[in-house]
Amino acid sequence: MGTRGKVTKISVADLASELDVSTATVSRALNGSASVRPELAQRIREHAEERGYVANRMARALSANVSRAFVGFVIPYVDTPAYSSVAAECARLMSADGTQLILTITENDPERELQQLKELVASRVAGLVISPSTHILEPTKQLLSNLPVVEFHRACGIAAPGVFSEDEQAMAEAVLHLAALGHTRIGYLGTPEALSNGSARLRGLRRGLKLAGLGKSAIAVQLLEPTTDNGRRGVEELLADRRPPTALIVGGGALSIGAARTIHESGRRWPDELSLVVYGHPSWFALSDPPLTRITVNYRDLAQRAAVQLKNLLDSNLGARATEPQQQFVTAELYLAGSTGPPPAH
Amino acid sequence: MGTRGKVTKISVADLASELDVSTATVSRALNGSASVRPELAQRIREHAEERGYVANRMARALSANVSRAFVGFVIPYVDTPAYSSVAAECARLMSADGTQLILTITENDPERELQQLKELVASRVAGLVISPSTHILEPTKQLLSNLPVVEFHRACGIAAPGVFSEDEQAMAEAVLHLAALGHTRIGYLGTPEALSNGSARLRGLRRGLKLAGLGKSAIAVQLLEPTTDNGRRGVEELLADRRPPTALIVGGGALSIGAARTIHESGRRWPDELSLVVYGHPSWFALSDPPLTRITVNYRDLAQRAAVQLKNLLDSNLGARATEPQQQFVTAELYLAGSTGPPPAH
DNA sequence: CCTGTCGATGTAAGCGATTACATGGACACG
DNA sequence: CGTGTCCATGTAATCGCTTACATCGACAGG
Repeated sequence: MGTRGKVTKISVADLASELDVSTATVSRALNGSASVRPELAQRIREHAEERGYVANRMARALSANVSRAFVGFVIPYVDTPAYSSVAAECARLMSADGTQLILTITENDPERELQQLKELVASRVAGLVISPSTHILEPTKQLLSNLPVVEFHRACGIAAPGVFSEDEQAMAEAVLHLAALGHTRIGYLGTPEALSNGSARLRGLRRGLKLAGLGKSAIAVQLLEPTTDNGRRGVEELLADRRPPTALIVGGGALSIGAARTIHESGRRWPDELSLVVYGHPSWFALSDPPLTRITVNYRDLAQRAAVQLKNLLDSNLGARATEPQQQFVTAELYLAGSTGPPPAH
Repeated sequence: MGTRGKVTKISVADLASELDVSTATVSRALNGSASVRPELAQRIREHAEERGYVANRMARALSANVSRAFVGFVIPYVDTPAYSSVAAECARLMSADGTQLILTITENDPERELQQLKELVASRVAGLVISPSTHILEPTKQLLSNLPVVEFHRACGIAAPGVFSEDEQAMAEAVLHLAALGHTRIGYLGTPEALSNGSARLRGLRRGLKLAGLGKSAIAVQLLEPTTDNGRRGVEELLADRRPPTALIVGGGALSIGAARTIHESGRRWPDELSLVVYGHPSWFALSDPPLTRITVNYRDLAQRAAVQLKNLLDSNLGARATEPQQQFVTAELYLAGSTGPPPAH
């Protein structure tokens, strides 16, 4: 159907024979590189254009035996604001160099992660940006240590540069903020330590407690996979306590959504009956009323840093050694909005 | 730094010489295809594994001269719930076949779209899923007509299968719903006709008006690029009218966010002072209170259909001709929630 | 006029896989 | 024992491109 014709792609050899020159000359003309009589070069380029010639990247990469044709982008999810905005920014920045982004989704499954990594290596990606899944398998580590890698969002113990959000501080601040308002029983619903930067958040939490002079018993913790349903479940568990917390901190992807809706549907109003701090991308909370006090990260910044680091790494691998690879931290910030206040009087 | 060693990737030739067999035998053993003494095959595979051999996809593709190594995924944005969920689903489904997704972002710029399409062709993608940008350039059409293509979200006039959301009906329903509640002045803030399926929405709007027995003057229209800021601006324009609308329909990506926040901040409450219908992915509106009456599409379904169509297309191009390629429509549905009601009395 | 230099072009060897065809040994059958 | 069959394996061409090296003609200096 339609006008789809079987197109045999044309090659340098075709162009060469059509113009009665050698393949070398065609290649040179097309790459503008070496010495070709300008007029001939022009003619070749025009002819190529006219015949709709598109160089085969595979062949090119194969021949060059090193190329920046592709980089891999390995993340647990993409349909979550944080990851998708990072993906968008990276794709944008890399494409400026003519590098294409191969997107793979691990869903935090180490086996899939390994499988996909293998395929990326098979595709001879120039490097990759990865937000490692829960548990890194040994062969995965092996593969990673042989590639220019930029970690992001979560480290996995290989010596590689990375870009992380520094949640610890903001988390501690959140606890202090709540404590200052008078809360002494706080609930935390977050992702497991192994996931994302769950452990940084927990550290922040503990530090906040200590600084606020509260004991460990002041906090109830639920750690669950970041899904909306778990958000619901987690909040229900936390609030089902004999002496339920008067403030909640909820972090991680879709957890906040489920949590906020559940609280709302249960008829509790924030900040009067329950204080709430959420963690995540602002776009998810844009419509809540009153706006939620939240901890949030500049994901665009994060993505840009990741892309830049990868570029540096690629350059340095090619001998230029641009700037020293490093671990960078983008700070998370606590925005006070309307969802936190003093605990209910009674 | 670290233990990154310069790894010269090993090839079939290396394996072959290490094992004192020919490259052909190695290749055959690894592909499990033809006749190799089982015990030899086993030995070869083990050795390959042990040496960490990973076949070079480029070389393979070059040699086979046709491959499913890559498909392109060309969309205007990915950091928007609709597109990101479709991207996620497609990546998931294609990776089951060992096909990798090359993600490119056009930002609705025809030039960039063309550029990226060229690069995808250069990468010899097996096919692509595309949500075309505003205006399709002629060379773009050329390129597309020589590839297995599945359009999605928006058609661009090439004879290709596609998956679309059928907004017209839901849009008409929304108008009828508002009219039935007694509204006679309705505002519509949406994307330009050329964008996304903006024109289908406008058709639905007009049809709704006709069916409701309302004249064209019953509606005020603002068409803007889908950004949060434009959402704010558009609503302000619409409400600045001498006789402002009593109900708004807002559609398209980030428009709804900006619109909803602006309305809310202006102190107007829905549904009492203003009725509101939004169009878009539910996750954006999960926290609004009361929940918004909305038109929404099952994006997961959309994505799955797109992926399946592409697979069929690839199969049929290889001679199997599975099922007839076709245009599919996923219906958008109107969910009544709390943000629509009768117009204010006065 | 001879020769060295240089710039433009051609020739051919890879890159790493697949695969058509060639080869060679085992076995069976007459 | 000779020969045809078949299975396992090797040899080498091929995919499309880049690039080191060879070639060749023009031109300058002696």
